[in-house]
Amino acid sequence: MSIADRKEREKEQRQRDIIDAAEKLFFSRGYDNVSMEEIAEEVELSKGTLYLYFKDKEALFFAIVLRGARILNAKYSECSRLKITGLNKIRAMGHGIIEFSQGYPNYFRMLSYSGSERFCNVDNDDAKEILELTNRNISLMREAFEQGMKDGTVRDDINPLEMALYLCITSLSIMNLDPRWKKALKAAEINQDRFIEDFRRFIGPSIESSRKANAAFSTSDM
Amino acid sequence: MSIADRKEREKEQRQRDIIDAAEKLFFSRGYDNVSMEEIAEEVELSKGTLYLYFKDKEALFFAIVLRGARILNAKYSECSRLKITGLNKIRAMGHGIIEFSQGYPNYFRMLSYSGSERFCNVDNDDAKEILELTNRNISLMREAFEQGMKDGTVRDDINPLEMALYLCITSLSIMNLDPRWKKALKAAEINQDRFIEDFRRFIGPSIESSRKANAAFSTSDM
DNA sequence: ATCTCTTATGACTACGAGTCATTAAACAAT
DNA sequence: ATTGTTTAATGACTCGTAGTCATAAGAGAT
Repeated sequence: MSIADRKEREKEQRQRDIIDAAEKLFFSRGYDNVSMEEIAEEVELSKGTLYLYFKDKEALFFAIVLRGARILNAKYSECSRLKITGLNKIRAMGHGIIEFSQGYPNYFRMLSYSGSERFCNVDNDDAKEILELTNRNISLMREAFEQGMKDGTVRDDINPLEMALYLCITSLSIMNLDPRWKKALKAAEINQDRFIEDFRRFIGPSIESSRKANAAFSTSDM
Repeated sequence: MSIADRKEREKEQRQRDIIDAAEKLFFSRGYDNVSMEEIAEEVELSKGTLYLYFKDKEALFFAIVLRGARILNAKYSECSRLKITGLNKIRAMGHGIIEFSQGYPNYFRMLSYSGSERFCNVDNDDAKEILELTNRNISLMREAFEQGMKDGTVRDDINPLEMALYLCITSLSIMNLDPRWKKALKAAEINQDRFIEDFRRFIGPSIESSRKANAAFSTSDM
């Protein structure tokens, strides 16, 4: 029994070693510019061996993305457990995404890339788990919106799930700018961290409760 | 002279024919699932000939994306010339993006894809023109924000260029959802057109002027 | 009729993903 | 220890595709 256990552990370690090697190379040179042969060299195995552990290159990629997705989900869960108002939970989650994108920029980039057209056909276990984690994040944010609606800190005229989606999607797109927008920012001499900070100030009024003060200037038909 | 002219015209026509063929195939099956050989067959030329007209597959891709970028820019320009308030220009531009994404979904998709990590290394004349058009769109929207600040229809506590970027980036990301978000929408039984419409209602308060009514509930430290 | 210059061709190279028959190594049984 | 069996690893192989290039075809000039 112990031998089978050890073999199991060794197998998992090999798998981790392969992911580590691939991660190192993908992070530094990008998924499309790294060959399986190079990953094999990095981890000191033959190319064929990689395929004993991963169905194909995409599966290896998604194993890495999954690591990132787990980190992000852990942050969201943390925020959701705080004993604060709904609005503040949402703020905390926003801060969480920023921390993630700055603390793990490569995971963040790959998480975004994994959602691009390039990978729209993939269907493996890790991709399913990533989807699952994504859905859980949305739910956590939806719950924060629902709480905020109850405690009066968040506007209550839009479906909380929709708001959660808006906030997730827009936040991610602001933090993972494509090269064209980055160039535009640079040309305008706007620092990227500053840009992200200002976004919180920009998006605030779309979230916060201000119906009463705002009633005279109804925005419902924008 | 006339002969050289005719040859020039023929050459341009060939180029268009090739772009047409590639477009047809890319639209229906995606850039990564179409080979140069197939494009050559579609346009009834040999593969080698394609390379007389386009440096590589990416250059051909960007020629298609450029078509889309020009259409979108035309829409923005149109909106910018309207004689209406700044806020309404911004609304018109928002509507313009929606029209573009619904009227030319394939150009829209490819325009988004061209900004992904997949193509971050490309550097050809068409890519430069696309960048140029993108910058012009941002400027048009910035001008609308500036006008709106002057005429009092738009909030004036954030840099207009930044606001233009926020609105462009977030709008595009909402309209070109990656598969994971699409699944989440479907699971929640939210229609995608509805989702886009509601976004306008969601984002409104972040744009519209409501400082006076809102002063008691300052949002500046979100 | 011949020459020249442009355009087109398809066989060819290079490269990378993924496969598979073979080998090596670990473990089990005697 | 010896032999057999199962599992893990290998690298040579196939296959598909991007991109090249020597060669051919053809249009226009002389």
